[in-house]
Amino acid sequence: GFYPSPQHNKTSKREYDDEEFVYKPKKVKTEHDKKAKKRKHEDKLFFSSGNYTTDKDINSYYICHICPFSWVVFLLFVVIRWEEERSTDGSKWRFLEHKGPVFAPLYEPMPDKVKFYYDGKPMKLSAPAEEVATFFAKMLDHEYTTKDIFRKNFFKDWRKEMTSEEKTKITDLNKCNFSEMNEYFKAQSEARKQMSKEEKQKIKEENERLLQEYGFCLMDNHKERIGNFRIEPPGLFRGRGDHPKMGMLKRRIRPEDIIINCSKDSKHPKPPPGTKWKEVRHDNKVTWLASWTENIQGSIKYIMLNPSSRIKGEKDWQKYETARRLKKCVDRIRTQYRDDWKSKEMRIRQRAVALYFIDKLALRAGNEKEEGETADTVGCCSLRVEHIKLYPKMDEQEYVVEFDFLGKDSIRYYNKIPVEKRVFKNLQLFLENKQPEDDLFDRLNTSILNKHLQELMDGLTAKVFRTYNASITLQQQLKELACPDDSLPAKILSYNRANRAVAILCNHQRAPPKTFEKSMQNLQTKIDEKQNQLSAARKQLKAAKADHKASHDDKSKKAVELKRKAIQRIEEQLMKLQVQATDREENKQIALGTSKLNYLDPRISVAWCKKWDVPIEKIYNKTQREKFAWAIDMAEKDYEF
DNA sequence: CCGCTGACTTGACCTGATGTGG
DNA sequence: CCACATCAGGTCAAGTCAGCGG
Repeated sequence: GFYPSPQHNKTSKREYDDEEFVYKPKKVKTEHDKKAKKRKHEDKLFFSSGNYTTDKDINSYYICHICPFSWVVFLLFVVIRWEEERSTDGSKWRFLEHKGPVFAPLYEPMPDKVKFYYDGKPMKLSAPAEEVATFFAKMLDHEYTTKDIFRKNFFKDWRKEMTSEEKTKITDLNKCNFSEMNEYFKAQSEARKQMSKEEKQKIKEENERLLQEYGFCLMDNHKERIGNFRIEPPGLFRGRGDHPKMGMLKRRIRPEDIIINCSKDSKHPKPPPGTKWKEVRHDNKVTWLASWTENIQGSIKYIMLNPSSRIKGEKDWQKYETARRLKKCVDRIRTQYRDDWKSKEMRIRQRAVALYFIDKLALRAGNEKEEGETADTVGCCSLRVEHIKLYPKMDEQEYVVEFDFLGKDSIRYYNKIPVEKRVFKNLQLFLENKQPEDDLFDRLNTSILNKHLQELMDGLTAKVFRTYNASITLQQQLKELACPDDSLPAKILSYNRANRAVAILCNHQRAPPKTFEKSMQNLQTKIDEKQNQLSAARKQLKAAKADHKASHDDKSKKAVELKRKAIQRIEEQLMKLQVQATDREENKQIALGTSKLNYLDPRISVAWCKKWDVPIEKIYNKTQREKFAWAIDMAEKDYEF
């Protein structure tokens, strides 16, 4: 039959390899690579030699403009040499100097009057046990602490911190009473809010000092902002969704856990007195400044630069260039995967249908995950039979597929879409003889898919489709929604709507704000008031007109004009409110931030602002403008993604 | 291949700061 | 000026993807 039984998997996979080899001779690939490399290189030059500036860059920017010719030549020379170096050996920087991370504040024991009770009796805990207890006490109001797994994991890890006496005594979490501790912390945070202006100012200044000292590094002659210079404090692990490790103790990170990365010829960061770094290395093939291994999943955490930094900006820019290259060949790729739906090989059909979903629905790739280590979530390649339902007919539509699964961060993806008949028939085939918990695409994984994509276009991976489809959707929507005569608020509403279309495509959700209903009501009240105001003003105008008709004097004429203006103003205010209400209502469960920050080519937005005369501040706040400085500098009003 | 690890991007949520209207 | 709502920024979990060694 067409569908090979599982034991044939191996043979089939080997066939796949042989065939790929024939399909894509090495020689062709090298040619292709060379061209791509050249293009990449040219683009990079444009990026670096363009008016790309940040605050730190401002000197060279100005000098460049005062004496354009010599500086352009000089900078080009430096840039070319450096680009040459970077493109050949993959190094990310030449010089890197920083002060190392800031550690979490040490534990301050509870005041004696704040008691912990076990089985109704007060009990003084040893410092280590008490510290862990406070982590739990702080979360008492959170739903987490009612969950069985959370409590079980917490208790297990807590016991590890106890003295043997405590261990024998404390055997049941249900008999533990943390409420005094909890109240103490609440009072503390209340007190913090009640602090005087001066005290608050003092804290602010101290934070600023810390930022100035540790928040920046020197990378290749630029002072760059560090993204996260503070080490994560100890606490209880909060996974998302049904995480099997929720409640486990995230241990305190010490200097001995930290690997420092900086250049050899830099002033190395000093560990706190009496401590040592785990290691100091000089690896310029990576961008991080410090790293440590986290104890819950055993994964590595990093200290890296802020999005406004050259190294992040360049990477971001590169990402959008890859997506633009996809734009040029997406038709070809679509034709091919549609063709592949008819393939006589199962693995190719599965690959083609999966790619169709990724393209059409902007699904994530879906790597396999270790079972029991994380929440059970899926992406495209890891979809299981239980996640889709097929309806040959639904309402008016034919061949409807219903998706219902938990994606990244355990956010539910629910969608019903009509698909082409061929896709539908293929899906029926993939489902044959399978159990609900079996993989839908049993002959496919992200590695196979990405290898295939790599052959279709240099640098193409599954996530590029998300970037491409997000950006192209924004561009199209902006074109459709734009109306030159619109007022500024209306233009911004159009922009937000375009942004929203993307957020919906990418399934970027948020919990509706807690005060949503109320704030909506407030807004409605305001609108009603404005409307009353408006009708009152209209009546007044009518009266003024009548007055003018009767007297025909200058004074009454002026009064009419005044009333007209008043109405106009009120109308504007009303419109603004209505726009605001629409925007907010439509935005109830949708988060715009993620797509704005990660998926939309900022040059589209910048160009749109220039074209319609919208101040960039209306679209991007300060942080965002810093992150997208390169795009703000680069894009003109006719920019096409 | 194949699983594992490292590096880096993407993501929702939380909190303190700030703006706004009464 | 205060109460409240909103927002920016920070936090850190959870993805993607490449490369490596067996």
